[in-house]
Amino acid sequence: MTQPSKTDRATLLRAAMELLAQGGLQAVSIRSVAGEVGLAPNAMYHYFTSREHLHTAVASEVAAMLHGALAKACHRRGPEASIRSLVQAYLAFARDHRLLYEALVVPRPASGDDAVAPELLWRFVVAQVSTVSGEAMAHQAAVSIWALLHGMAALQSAGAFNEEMPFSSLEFALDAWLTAAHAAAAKEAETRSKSH
Amino acid sequence: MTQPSKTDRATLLRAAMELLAQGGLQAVSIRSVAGEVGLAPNAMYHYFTSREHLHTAVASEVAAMLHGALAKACHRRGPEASIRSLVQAYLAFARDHRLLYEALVVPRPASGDDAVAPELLWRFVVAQVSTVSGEAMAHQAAVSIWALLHGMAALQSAGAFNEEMPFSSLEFALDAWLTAAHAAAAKEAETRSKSH
DNA sequence: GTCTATAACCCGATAGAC
DNA sequence: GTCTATCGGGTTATAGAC
Repeated sequence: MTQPSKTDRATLLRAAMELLAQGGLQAVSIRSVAGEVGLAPNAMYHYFTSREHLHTAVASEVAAMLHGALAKACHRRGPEASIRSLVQAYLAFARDHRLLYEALVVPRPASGDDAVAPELLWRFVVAQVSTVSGEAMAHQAAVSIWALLHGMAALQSAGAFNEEMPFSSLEFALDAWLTAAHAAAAKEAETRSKSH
Repeated sequence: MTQPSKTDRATLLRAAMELLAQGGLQAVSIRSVAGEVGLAPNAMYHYFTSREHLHTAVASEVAAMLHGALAKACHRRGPEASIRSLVQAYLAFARDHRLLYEALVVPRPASGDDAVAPELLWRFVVAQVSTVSGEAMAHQAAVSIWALLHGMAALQSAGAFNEEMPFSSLEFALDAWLTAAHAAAAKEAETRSKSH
């Protein structure tokens, strides 16, 4: 004899994403999401056990969005072109969806289904990086470029760049990274050929 | 016939820093700071015009602290040793004063006296970087290493590093940066010698 | 410059009825 | 699964007395 469902998790998540895009994670509250779909606040607890779980769920959504954007940017491109395109796509995402991006990078312990999207995103980045750096240093190189991108995104968001600065600084950093990645790949190839 | 001052701006700022260290920027409210020194909440408005100004003031304090830590790390060291030491000091500060560091990097428009400490900090970094990279690319190189450090600090704070990862990834990135910085300095020296 | 008091909001979470 | 009602907490900011 339960009442019919007025809504579902996907609908609530969509409403939460809308609020996130407009007002940041702070605007994503139990009450605001419920209000958005005309649901009583406490009925939210049927779909999310707490506000924190709600935030983790939206962050997972953002990870999937970013993953899609990066995958599209790398589609049918060679190793180095993929990296250059991925970098542009990453920073474009952080710029065009600033509040979504910030929600993604807030440290938050995830678990269950909400942990898979970030994990898939990370694996994708490592896979792309490894095509340039080789397998041996892929993890280090991926952490390195991820840190660089995150830092650049933060500076970009803080308005540290004027019209021309983003390109020249980013180029400096990216060239440095690519040089190191190529060197790692060359060293790995050399090591392998010796052992044969 | 005004009442005697129970407190002053410096005392309130110290109390605010204490609250920040314990509970993050979220814990630094008009009420909490006032309560800490036994002041009525609305008397706070005599020293800070709003909560946002209060936050900007504490962020400025943190910038001065970080500046001090970096300056100490670079003291009496050669160019490259200074950079290596600065990197370690930056990440140590972010790790050991996580909540203070987070308050520093939250994007926030500063103005007046509260803008000078961050500005001095930035100039110090650029000056240190320029001893390795030369003047011509100092800005690009400084933005680049700052982004890297900020990103690494975020990853460190998110617990992305296990026992050995921070060092190997950081070394990869730092070596890449140093190589590029040295190359920039060499190119600049070459250009200068040709013009003479 | 400080006080008390208060207006006018926000929030998470729970109890119990239907 | 949804509702109303409520508990208990937070916040910024203002008004007006002393």
